[in-house]
Amino acid sequence: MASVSGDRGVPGVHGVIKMVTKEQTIALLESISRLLELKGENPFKIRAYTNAARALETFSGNFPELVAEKHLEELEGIGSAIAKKIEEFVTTGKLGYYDELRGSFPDTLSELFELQGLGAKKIKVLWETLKVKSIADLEAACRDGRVAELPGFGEKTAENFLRSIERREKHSGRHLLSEATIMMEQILEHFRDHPDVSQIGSAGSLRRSKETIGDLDVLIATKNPKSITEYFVTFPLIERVLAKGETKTSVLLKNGMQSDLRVVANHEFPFALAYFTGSKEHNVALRGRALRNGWTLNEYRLGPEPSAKQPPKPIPAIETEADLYAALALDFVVPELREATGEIEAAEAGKLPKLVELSNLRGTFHAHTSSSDGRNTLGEMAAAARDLGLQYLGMSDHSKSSFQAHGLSEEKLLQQVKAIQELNTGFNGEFWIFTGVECDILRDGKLDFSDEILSQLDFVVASVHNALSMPEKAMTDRMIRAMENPYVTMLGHPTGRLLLSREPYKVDLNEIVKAAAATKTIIELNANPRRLDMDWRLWRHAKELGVLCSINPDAHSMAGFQDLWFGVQAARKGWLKREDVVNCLPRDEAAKVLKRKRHN
DNA sequence: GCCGTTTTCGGCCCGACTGTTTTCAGTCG
Repeated sequence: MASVSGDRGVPGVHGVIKMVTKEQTIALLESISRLLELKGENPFKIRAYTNAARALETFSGNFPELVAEKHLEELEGIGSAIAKKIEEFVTTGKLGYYDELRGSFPDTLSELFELQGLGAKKIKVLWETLKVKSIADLEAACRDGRVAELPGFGEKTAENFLRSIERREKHSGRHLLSEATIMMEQILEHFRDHPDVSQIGSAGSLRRSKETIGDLDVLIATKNPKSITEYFVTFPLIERVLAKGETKTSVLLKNGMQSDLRVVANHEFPFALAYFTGSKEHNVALRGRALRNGWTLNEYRLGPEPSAKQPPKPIPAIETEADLYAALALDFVVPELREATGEIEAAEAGKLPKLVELSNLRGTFHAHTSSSDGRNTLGEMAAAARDLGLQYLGMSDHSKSSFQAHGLSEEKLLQQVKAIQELNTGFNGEFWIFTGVECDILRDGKLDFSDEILSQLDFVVASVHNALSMPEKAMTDRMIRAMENPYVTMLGHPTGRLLLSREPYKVDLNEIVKAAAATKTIIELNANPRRLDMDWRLWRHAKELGVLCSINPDAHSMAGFQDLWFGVQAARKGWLKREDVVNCLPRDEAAKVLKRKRHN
């Protein structure tokens, strides 16, 4: 980003004090870290700023309160110096230190960091010698030969810059978890039955089930690295090979994803798997624990730390990742939780949650039929849910205001209710369809159907589908007003984000979560891999306030139920247990929860 | 700039690969 004080507005202009958000503060810290890199500052100081940004990112509480009550320093990674800078930024909308740093370099220079193979040192040289201050400048300088002539650069370097520019234009660099999962399955399939593979696994953010993925990390244990590497580059979906060494190979795939293969020996596999799964911050914490025992941990081994002043503790045999955690006196931490948000402390204390699993789901809510914008009929959708082993399904077609989705009129909705009642009698108690609707929350927070209509349904998902660009306060009030309706069972996709394509609407989720707790409204975790909304980072806080989650497929076809897996993974990243998820309940108990607001 | 079961000073992960060098700097994860 070129500038931190972007379109959200900087306080002090026209006498209007606008709130500085957490996101803006994170952007500020990241921007400072870049500028310090360009200046050639102490690398640990640079890292301190990115660490502080990370600390804020993983903080799910009330940011303005945290700053106002001067509790910033309680976050690990934020000390007195950075806390003071954040306070200045939040209270005045400006940071003198940052403005001073910015003065030395043009704002557009930071876009060069987005190019692969280009870091602070080279960017600095390009700027100081060739006055390259943007990607467009760099492209020109590469094409007319000026880059190749610089000492320490050369023809190939210039060529690689051009390729990076081309790649950035074509692809955003990140990909949906669902797309990454499918591609990884094909890579693993490529190696199936390969005689030299003794262990294989995917690592990285894909293994941690992050909502978007950068690179696909593949790890293979073998006695014959050469044969594995040679075979990897024959994978048919490779566009070109980016790097090929003895233990590491990087390729660009035809769909724009990058995949990195690491080859290790069999006994190194658990260490490499843990190492390449990350997150980086989680690894740093593991290393710290190893050091305290006089050990050093890397991607190949847990060994004695050479410079340890005391003789190290004996090192137990390690054959699996679980052995490694055990050696560090930790309960096994599943990959989904390895985000350095307190999982190490919990693992040490034996307090890791028993996370919800796909097999815990007894039913599901929020599905569409061909009556609105779905592809399959009511009967087909019910059959698909039943085939997955679910015991109930909550139907919720769109309401009338969602013209674009052929929302149902009152009349059509009540017809559907009747059809469902008939189907239910035919199931003989072996399956059950709950009647419902995905009801639009209108601009003013009123609902698209009257209470008289809504009261005839088993449940109501209330969602925002239009007027997405309202100011934050208005949007927040709008959604809270909807939740105050006793017939609104759950709030659908609370931010409306479409990952990698549409920003979330501006809404104060802290207030939404508070209101959900107060009104006993369930919040949806929309399992569609483009949404995964509400975000996993907010669930721990929500659950502490007593908010229930519903993992909803938002299925628009029979295949849509498959998305539940992504929803469960997101719930697991949010530390949710079976009892936090309403659709893990048996049908009768779920039915009671659906009605609980109406009896108040 | 942060942090502390050895520390208020002195650590802070480090190995792999590329390209330009001719022993290494820069970048990445």
